[in-house]
Formats: sequence, C-alpha cells, structure tokens
Amino acid sequence: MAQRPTGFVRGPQPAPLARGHASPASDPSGAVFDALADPTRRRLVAVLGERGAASATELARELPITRQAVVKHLSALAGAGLASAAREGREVRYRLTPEPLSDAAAWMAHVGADWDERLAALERHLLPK
Amino acid sequence: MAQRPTGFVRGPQPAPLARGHASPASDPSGAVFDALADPTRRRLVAVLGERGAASATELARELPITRQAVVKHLSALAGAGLASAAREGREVRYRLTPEPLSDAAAWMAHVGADWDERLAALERHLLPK
DNA sequence: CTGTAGCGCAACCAATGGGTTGCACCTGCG
DNA sequence: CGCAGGTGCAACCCATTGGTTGCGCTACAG
Repeated sequence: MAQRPTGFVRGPQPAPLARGHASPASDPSGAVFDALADPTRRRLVAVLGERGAASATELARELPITRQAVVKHLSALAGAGLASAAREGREVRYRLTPEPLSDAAAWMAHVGADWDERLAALERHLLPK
Repeated sequence: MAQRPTGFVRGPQPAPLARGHASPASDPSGAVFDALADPTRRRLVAVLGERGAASATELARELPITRQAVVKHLSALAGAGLASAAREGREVRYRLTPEPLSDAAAWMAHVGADWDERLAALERHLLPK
C-alpha cells in the first residue's frame, strides 16, 4: 500500500496498540465491538485510558449516571477483556487492558485491505485497456 | 498519506451526536462501533469486503435471515457510512465504504496510546531512580 | 464502638433493536 | 402482455439492555 487505492488505514500501520496479537480472519473481536458500541462505555474507556485507574463511585461522580450503571458498564468492559478490576483497601479500582483493541483493529484492517484489493483489481480491469 | 485515487470523498455525515465534549479526540466513531456491534453486520461487512458488491436478496440467500433483516442491517451500515447503495437495473447493489473504519481504528489507537503512556510513566516513576 | 463511604446483589422499568410477516410497487424478460 | 424476481414499507413480536431504586454487608476513620 504505497499510493495504493484509498489506503484506508491512514498513516503507516498504527502501531500504538500493537502488543497483542491476533488472528485476523475470523470474528474474535465481537465482544470488543459490542462493548464499544455504547457511548458511555467508550467514554469510560477513554477516561480509564487517560487516568490509568479509577473506582466505580469515582467515575459515577463525574458521569450523569448511577454508580450501579457504571459498575455494569465496567463489568461489560471487563467481559470483553478491556478492563480489569482490583480491590484496593475498601475500594475497587478498574484499569484499562487495551490489548483486545488490537484484535478489533486487526479485523478492521483486514476487511479494509480486502476491499482495497478488490477495488484495485476493479480499476486494473477497466482502466488500463 | 492523504490522497485517495478513487475519488470519493464521502462528505461528513449527520453525526448528530455532538454532545458537549471538550476533548478533541472525543467520540467521532460512535456510529461505526454501533454498526459493528452486531455479528451479522460484521459478517456482511466482511462479505462485502471480499465480494465487492452484492444485493440484499443475494446476501439474504446465504444468510440465515430474511431479506428484510439484511436490508435493515445494510441500512444501519450505510447509516454509519460503512456501506453505500446503488440501484442497478431492477436491483440494488451495496458496496463497502470502509473509510469510517479508520476513524474507529484511530480512536482505539489513541486510547491505547494514552494508556501506554500512563503505564510508561508509572513504571518510570517506581522502577528506576 | 459508631458512623460513613464503598461495594455487591436483586428486582424492576422502559427503550431499543434484531427479526418476521404481509403486501403493494416496479422492472425486465420471454 | 403477463409474470417473476427484486424492492420498499409498515406493523408487530420479544429478547436484550441501559438505568434506577432499595437494601444489606464490609471496611476504615474517629
């Protein structure tokens, strides 16, 4: 992909989150997309990313929702492998575990690549004649 | 790294979810994650990526769901800017428009990066010295 | 020892959303 | 022309789920 078609993956391989690994083809990242589908959850992920760690009540205080709701979301994220909980004293701190993100990214890259290729083939087939 | 030979700029979409955020790299790709949250939809995306284009009925034939359901999904994808429809004769062919994927990927990369940095800072803070 | 800040259930509510069925509307073809 | 394959719409299920409230337990600070 040099000046290839569309080069959907903007920039050179976004390596930032390349620490995991991932089998490209299939559909392993379902849970991740599912987890990220909710705006509140996305926000939580963002916050955890910036802040490093936080407790449910803490997060709830700066969000328009109940602590319980936050807990549910965090559980969801944990379920997708995006967050982990750890008891610390009398509170529970959650932190990000972004590895699964690379799986998701990989999936998208794969699909995009397929598409790019198909498009290239198409152009090749009807342009240079 | 910003030229797309194919020439479809796919202008900005509705994106009516502009809440009052301050952060720049906020939550642009919401629609994408939402669209990708459904397994069937992910499958459709994958198929469209490989095949280039297909009609709803065509897709419905090889999926365990109704054509209507497929249409709904395709609409959802289109709504997220991931697919586009084009009438061809008496049928409507849908094709992938993967650009939005890079936004989503970018978001993930950003979050991941933030996290990485925080982690690094933490290590730096308690390891050496 | 008592009070208070956090956490963990569990029940419950209302909205959303994936799917289906039914039907009317075109368009191309023999 | 007549018909068949393809679409578009709309009404209608029902399972999921984001969110809330209520309550009981635990743990640390005075």
